[in-house]
Amino acid sequence: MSRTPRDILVTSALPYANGPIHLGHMLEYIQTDIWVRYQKVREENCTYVCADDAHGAAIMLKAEQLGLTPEQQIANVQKEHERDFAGFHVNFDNFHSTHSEENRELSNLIYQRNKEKGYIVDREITQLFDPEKEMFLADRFVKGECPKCGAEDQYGDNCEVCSATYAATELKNPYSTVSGSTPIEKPTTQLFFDLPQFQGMLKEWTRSGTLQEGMANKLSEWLKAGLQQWDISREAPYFGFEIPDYPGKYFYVWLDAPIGYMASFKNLCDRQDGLDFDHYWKKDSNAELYHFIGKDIINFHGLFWPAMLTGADFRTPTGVFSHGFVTVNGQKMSKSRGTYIKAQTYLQHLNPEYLRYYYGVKLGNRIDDIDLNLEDFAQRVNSDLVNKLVNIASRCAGFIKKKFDNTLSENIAAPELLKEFQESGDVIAEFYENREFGQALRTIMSLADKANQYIDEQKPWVYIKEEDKQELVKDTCSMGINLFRILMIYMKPVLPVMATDAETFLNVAPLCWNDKDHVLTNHEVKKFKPLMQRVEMDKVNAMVEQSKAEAEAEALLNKPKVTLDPNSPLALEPIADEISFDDFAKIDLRIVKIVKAEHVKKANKLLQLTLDLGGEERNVFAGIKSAYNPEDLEGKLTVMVANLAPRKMKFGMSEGMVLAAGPGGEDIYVLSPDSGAIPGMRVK
RNA sequence: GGCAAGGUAGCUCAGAUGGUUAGAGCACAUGAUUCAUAAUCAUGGGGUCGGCGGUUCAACUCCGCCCCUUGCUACCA
Repeated sequence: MSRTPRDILVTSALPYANGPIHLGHMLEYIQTDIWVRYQKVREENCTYVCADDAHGAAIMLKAEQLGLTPEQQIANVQKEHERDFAGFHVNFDNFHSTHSEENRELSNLIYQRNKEKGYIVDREITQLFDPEKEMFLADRFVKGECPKCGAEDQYGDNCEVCSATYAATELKNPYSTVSGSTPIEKPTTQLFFDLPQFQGMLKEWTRSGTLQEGMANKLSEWLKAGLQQWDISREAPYFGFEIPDYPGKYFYVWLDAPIGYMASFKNLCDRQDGLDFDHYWKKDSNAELYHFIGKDIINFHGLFWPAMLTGADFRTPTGVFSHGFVTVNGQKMSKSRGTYIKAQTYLQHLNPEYLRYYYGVKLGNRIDDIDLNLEDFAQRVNSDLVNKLVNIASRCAGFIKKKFDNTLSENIAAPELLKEFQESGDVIAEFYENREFGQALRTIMSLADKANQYIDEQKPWVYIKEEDKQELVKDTCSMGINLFRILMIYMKPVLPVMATDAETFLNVAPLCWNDKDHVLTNHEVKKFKPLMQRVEMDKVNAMVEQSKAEAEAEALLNKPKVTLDPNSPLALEPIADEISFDDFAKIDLRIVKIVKAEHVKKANKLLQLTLDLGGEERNVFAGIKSAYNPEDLEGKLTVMVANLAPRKMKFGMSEGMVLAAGPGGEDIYVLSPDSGAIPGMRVK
């Protein structure tokens, strides 16, 4: 059967060269790698490229913090990233960097072409500027009080407390997170990519059927709201590419990041015969181009990127596939819980193919988040891979070796079953192609169940004891091993190492998809060795513990940056253990009016207060005698804990407590609400 | 706040363009079996399909409202 293989170029999003790869990142690389390996085992002409995303203010600042040049920093990180990906058997055809000559040239080219067509405009805007550090500050590097609700320590783009969105210049009492100084507003000329000109093109492209429905929906939010011009320049100092005709200005990292896909591919083309850059990227290319991304960067890949490409006369992607985020045990990855697990930490404890299988079995083609439930992970992997799949070979191999000289029968004992295994290849292939890995793997496992059932029915362990049934046993076990072989072909995209080991056992050349239609008859196999060990929960727990320890060490390292005065209140009394909102909500704080305050006979520290809750009065003793005269308190508003259990004291019953701060003595400060509050109001 | 996605068995998830007793895997229970890395096979228990209301002969599926989780909200990448 002769057919022309498809030319496919695949990318994963570029990891940021700022920190280590963790299991959340790995979802995407494993997903992409499975798909790419599937294409390759199908004998398509598939190329997988990636790169480190090496630019941006964050990397510049990180390098500075570590006492390195940005170039050293990104070189170090790239080494780590490549090591981690290799550890998980992610098989890039090329892994490059956005800080490369190829990327500089392509970024300039795309910029120039867009500029020539009038898609680049410049405009003066006002931005916050750090006078100490002498740099413009991205929203992320400015904090202050929310202009809407007044919450402190909010980033310059939105408030995490009231979720208001605003411009960084609207923050009250802003400060630079880089130097701590107060930013000033400064006008600057910025370059913008005129995205609104692509409104029509994008509207059509996003609904052209190549995007997931969820993605198209998300993108339509922006399209409906109307596209805005996109700021693509940054002022020095910035680690990136200087814009050719605007000295001192740099391309925003998100301009050159996706171009990094092209640059990495270009870099590969320059070294590899038969790979033609233009064939893949020219305007009407019939090669396929796919980007795998996370749902957080849908706008960059679904709006800016196709528009930029179109403006520069390149082709647009055939498909952009977004996945969700990883949660661990149902919750966001957490450093303190030890579920923020670095790739490297995982690899020190567990086999990467466990995770490849588990992610695979959880992955569909939608944008849903994926939960890595560690208990389920261990059970699922053990049950499916070891107990079911490997077991088929394991239970047959012994007979073949001991009794039949490691040679498979020339007969096909169960042609119907064999046919079912072979014909299932089409539906499994379709699942893989559509990135329904979970369905593909479930289909494969149900075949594994059938293989085990078949062996059970044939009872080789019974017939091996009967002189005249020896051939039957040989046929049964040979059949079992052939069924196992087909399943391993189907598993190969997910479990490349186990597949290789299985090929060694089977004594065959590397398998590809169509080998499913052949059967090993009269064929000598090698000695069977266990192909996979069970996941041990002890190791999983050790991995979590190590992650916890790493996070604590890291937190300790970061601590000295905030040098606390040893006599400061925070140093004397560190912040207490975290509580949940529910815990907090149990405390009923109320505004009260102090209607009466008087000394208590024989009490050294106490004042007796009569508090009006707006209809109800309470008698409360407060240890504030050393700091307040009773007459000064009368008429004041303060805050009390209204649902505190009453306590019998020497001088009477205290029905709550008022709130005050300070070490004691004369330094006691009773809280008072802003004007406008009235007794009885709940404080929350 | 706005928008989006999700809330189905102990766990992880399918499914449902409205229609007989709602599915799978794992976990659990019982039985069989002992070739296999204490693996396998058979059988079974278990869900008022987030809540309330509506449309309908009929809703887990459609509509409305509400609750919860997660994400995005365009200069962090």
